[in-house]
Parts: sequence; C-alpha cells; structure tokens
Amino acid sequence: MEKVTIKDVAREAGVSISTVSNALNDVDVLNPETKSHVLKVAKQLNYVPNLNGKLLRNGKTKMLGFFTTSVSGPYFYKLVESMSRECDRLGYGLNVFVTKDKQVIMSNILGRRVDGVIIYEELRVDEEEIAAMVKDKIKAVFLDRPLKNDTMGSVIFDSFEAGYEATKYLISLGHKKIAYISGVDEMYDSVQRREGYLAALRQYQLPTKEEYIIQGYFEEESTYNAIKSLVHLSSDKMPDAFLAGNDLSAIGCIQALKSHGYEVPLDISVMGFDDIDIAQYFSPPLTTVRNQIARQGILAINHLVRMIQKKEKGEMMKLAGELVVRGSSQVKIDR
Amino acid sequence: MEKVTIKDVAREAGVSISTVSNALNDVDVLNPETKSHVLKVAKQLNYVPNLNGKLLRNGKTKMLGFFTTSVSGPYFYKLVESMSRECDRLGYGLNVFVTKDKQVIMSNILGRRVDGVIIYEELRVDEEEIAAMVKDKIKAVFLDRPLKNDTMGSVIFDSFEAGYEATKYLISLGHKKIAYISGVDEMYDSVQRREGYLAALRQYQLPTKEEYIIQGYFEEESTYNAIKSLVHLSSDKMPDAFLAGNDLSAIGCIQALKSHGYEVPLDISVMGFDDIDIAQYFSPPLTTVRNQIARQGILAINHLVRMIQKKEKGEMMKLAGELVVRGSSQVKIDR
DNA sequence: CATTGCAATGAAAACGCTTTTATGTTAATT
DNA sequence: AATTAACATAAAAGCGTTTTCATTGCAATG
Repeated sequence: MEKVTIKDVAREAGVSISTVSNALNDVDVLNPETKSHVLKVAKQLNYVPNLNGKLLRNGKTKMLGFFTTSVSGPYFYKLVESMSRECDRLGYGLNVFVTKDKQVIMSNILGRRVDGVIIYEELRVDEEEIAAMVKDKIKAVFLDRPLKNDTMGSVIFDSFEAGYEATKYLISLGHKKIAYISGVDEMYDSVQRREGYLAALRQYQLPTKEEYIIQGYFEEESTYNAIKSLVHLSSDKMPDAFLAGNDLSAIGCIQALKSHGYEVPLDISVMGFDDIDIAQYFSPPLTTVRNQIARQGILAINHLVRMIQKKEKGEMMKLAGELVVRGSSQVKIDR
Repeated sequence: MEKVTIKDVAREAGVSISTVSNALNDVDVLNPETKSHVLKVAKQLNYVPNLNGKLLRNGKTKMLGFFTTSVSGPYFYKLVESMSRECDRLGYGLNVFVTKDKQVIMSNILGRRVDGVIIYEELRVDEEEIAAMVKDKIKAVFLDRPLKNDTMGSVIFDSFEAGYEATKYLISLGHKKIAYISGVDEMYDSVQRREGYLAALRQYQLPTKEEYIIQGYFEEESTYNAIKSLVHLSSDKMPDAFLAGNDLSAIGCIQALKSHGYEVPLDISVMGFDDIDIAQYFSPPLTTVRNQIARQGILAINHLVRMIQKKEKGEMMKLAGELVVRGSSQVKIDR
C-alpha cells in the first residue's frame, strides 16, 4: 500500500478525478451508481485524502493554534484537555506550541498553518506585533488579558471580583488585619486580585496598609521566605488573615506560619485562588476561589470558531470565580 | 497587507519565482546582490511563506501528532509540556488530538498532516489498524506498551521493576502482610506493577494471598470503598502495609484507614506510584515511586524524530522509577 | 428536423511552493 | 574564431486537492 491518491482511484474506477472528488465529498451531481462504484473502489484501495492538498486548495487548515510560553501546572492540562476536546467536537485539531521564539509563532500563524489562535498568559507579544497578525486576518482569542476588537476576543477570569469577594468573605469572618500576598506585577490576574482586595477593604473602611501587601510571586518558596520575615512582628501587628495571590502561595504561607508555631486557621486564616488539585488534599484543606478552567477553554474555542466560521467580531467574556470554603479559614477568635 | 505570495515578491523584485525561492531558502546559486535584493523586497512586503504550499510540495509537515483518548491529571501536562518543548527545539510543531474517533485519527495520520505520531495509553487501536498505519510509512512511538519493530518504538516505564523495588522496600521495613491495590487490568503499568510485587513476595518467601490483591481502579474513591470493606478484618488478618497502584489510590486508601482509626504510618505503611504533585503535600506525605514523565516525553520525541529523519528503526526504551521515601511509610512496630 | 435543455462526466485551472530542466551570457579553452 | 565551461536566471513541472467550465449524449421542445 504505497501512497494512493485521488488519481489512482480515478484510474482504477475508470472515471475522472473530478468525479472521484465529487463522489467523496458528497456533491450531489453524480449518477448514484457511479458514486457508489467510486466509493467502493476508494475503500478497496484504502484511499485517504491528503489533507495538505485539500488545505492548499481551499485555504482552511481546520487547525487551531495554542501558543504559550512556559506553562506548567494544573492550569495547563485542564486548559489543553478541554480545548482539545472541544476542537475535536467541532471538527478541528489543536496545535500546541510552547515556545518563546517569535519566528516560530509568526511563521505558523502567518504561514497559515492554523485558522485561528488562542494565546495564553505569559506570552508577551508586543502590541504592534499583535496588530500585524490581525491585519492579516488571523483570528485570536486571549486568555490572559482583556481585549476586544473585530478580529480578537478574550475569555478571562474576573479576578477583580474574585479578590473582592474573597476579601469580603474574610471580613465577614471578623478579620480586620488582612494581608495580601501579591503575585507577579506584570500579570493581569495578579493586579486585578489586588485591586479587588483593596476595594473591599476600602468599602468596609479597613486600613490598607502598605506593609500588608507582600510579594509572593505566585510561588510557594518565595512566599515562604516572605512570610518568614514577617513573623517577628508583635502579635498585635501580625495580620489575622492572609489572602494569597494563588493556592501555591497560600501553601507557602501556611508552611511558614506553621513553622513558627501559628496554627491555621485557629490563629490566622489563609486563603488562596485557583483551587488547584493540591488544595483539597493539603492540611488544612485550602479555602480558595475556584476558576473554571475547563470552561474557559471551551468558551475560548467556541468563540474562536464562531469568529472564523460566522465572521463574528471579537468579544470579551469574563468568568466569575466560585468561593470554595474549606479548612484553612474560620471565624476570628480573640484569645 | 493582503496575503502576499512568492509571486508578489518575484514581481516586485523583478525576478522569477524560482529566484525568490532560491534566495529565501539559501540555495547558493545566486548572485549575492540579487539575493540580498530579493530578501530586502521580501521583508519589505512582509512576506511569510505559506507552509501548506511548502508542505504539499515536499511532503513533510514538520508536525508530530500526539494522539490519546481521555487523559487528565499531572501526567498529561508534564508529558505535553515536555514533548512540546522538545518539538520546538527540534523544529517541529506538536498536534494534540484528544479523541476516540478513529476517523479523526486515521485521516490525520494517513492524511499526512503529521510526519509521525506519539500514542499514549488508553487509546486502544487494534493491532491490525496499527499495522495498517505502519505499512503506510508513518512512524510511531508508544508510551503505554512495549513494542518495537522497523517503524514503531516505545518509551515506557519499567513498572515491573518499580513494583518489585517498592515491595522490597516495604519488606525491608519489616512488613510481612503486604497488600497490593490493583489498577486497571487492561493497563500495562498496572499489570507490571502487580507482577513485580508478586515477584518480590516470592523472592522473600512471603505468602501471596488472593485476598491481598484489591481492586482500586487507579481511583481515589474506588479504593476508598474497597478498603472500607476490608477494615472489619481482625487485626491479625489486616495487612500491615499497602502498596497502591498509584498515588491517588494510596490517598484513597489512607483516607479509608484514617476514618477507621488506623494511623498511617504508625499502624500501617502505605505507598503509591507516580509521585504526583499532591503526593508531597498530602498528610502524611506519600512514599512513592517517581516516574520521570518529562524525560519520557523528551525521549519519545527524540526517538520519533530520529526514526523520521535518520530512518532509524524502532526501539524500546525502559525508564527506571525512583523510590521517594516520605512520611506514609515507616519501620514496622509491633505493639 | 433543428434547436434547446438537462444530466452526467471530464478537462483544466488554481492553490503556493520547490526543484528540475532549459535558456541565455560571459569567460575560458582549443 | 569556434567550441566549451561556468554561471546566473527563468520556465515549467509537479505535489493532491477542489471547483469552474466545457463537453457529451439524449430526451424534450418548437
């Protein structure tokens, strides 16, 4: 079975190439007998259409691209898996490119290997470059920044709201000295969560002290160290609750507190964001704000496909987080 | 900037199409001046080669496919991320297909959208179908089953050895009644781990009781329930150690034991396989056998690319696991 | 009987590229 | 001066499709 092309099928069936093509693509112009005969021959020869030929001809690759730089962790697989499934459902394939190489990105995008792209987070493509992409009619959906115009949309989490709600929850437990463990300042989610936190504090007229915003960089270890340098505070200056930028950070925070004799949540409440797998297994189980990552992936793919197929314009969608209360937070006890 | 093709560049530069092609592809037959002029024009027009045209012409897509059915969990992202990076390094892209639809698989493979494929785990393609693929010169690397011939190779974990070593470790702690919590019987890893377990027991002349092999299906909940129905055993019949088929299973096991008043590891040692993220954060932290998933991905991609580019034959590679001792196991104490 | 209309099929162009082969020019050799 | 060699560039073929347009045969129409 060497590579068998449409030409072989045509020859074998004793018809022209166009007839074979029509038969295979179900174009209703053929004599039913001819059609079934052609199909029989095609099957018999194990014919499978060469997709490249097809693509070249009609300009559509039926492929979507997912471009990202370094990604890791649960976010990644939940996203990729949900997007991949959704692509499958819609008759597309998914190209995953984990790269920082702009050349790779550009040649794949502009080289028309994909019909549209999903772009995630840390990939800092300059705005001008995005504009360049767009001009060339490629549709894009961003997962990390709010954006919306004719050819580009976004599906993001409402991190401001999440930060706001989380803080409100901590306040409702009776906490008054709430610290925020910041993530990476260049990231949209990090900034938004902090803004939400500050907004809640202001609303309830709690002080927004400079020293209650701690750099944790979204990492366990950085946070651990940052908290370590806090624990010498006299107990009346010590925060009674920590809102960490993400779950990993919350874990680092708890580890540090534990190692200095604080009990969580007895002495101090701690919560995070994301609800990663570890959150529910950690001890104490983490109170957190869950993001529906799979849903984000599904929405993004659907939006992208609609932009491609139905020429819809880009939209911006915000997904609400969901407060998940577990064991790392509790009502403030004065003792 | 509408789509600009090689033809436009040729016209604009006042040369023929072939000259442009030669200039772009660095074929050293041109007058240096012509070449640099062409390149200048190309850049000026923002020309990017259409990859489909290229591919169709020379029959290589520079794309590898990763086919799998339902996958989830840490295994997935570690694999995809490492493979994706390695692809990038080697100048390939990675197509991820999460699908059970054989039609999708076949048309993408045989439709030559990829130069080679990685196939993972639960994807049960019948042997005849594999043969069909192979005949058609597609190269494949399997991650879930030992296999090796001219066009197909595999990179798998040495799960027999892992099971054997894990059991030996438990024996070395003084445990005598060691139970195995089995995974899914159709899976290679599951079976191999069990065989390794049995081999170790035999070697140390410990009994291999039927009732010490428990079905856990690689899941937390199933295992939890299975263990629940064990705990009524009189304490002299109760195992003093559990070797779970994977970490999730180990967690389910520990939860069940805890809920019946057993202390892990004081009363009973438990260990798992994989070393998933959760393992080190669980309480008690899990003793387990780590698989180097990223390494598996990297090896698989490299092997595949060598098969494609250097016409190497398929090989079978086995990766050794690594015993990670944490808090869920300890020396047997009689009390 | 000549024209028209229709149904079925085939021929050929086009998609964008690479590569083989052909062409034309100039320099080197006899 | 005539042939050859070397070089630079152009033309054309081909990759595997789809699709437009042309062709054929035949029944229906005037």
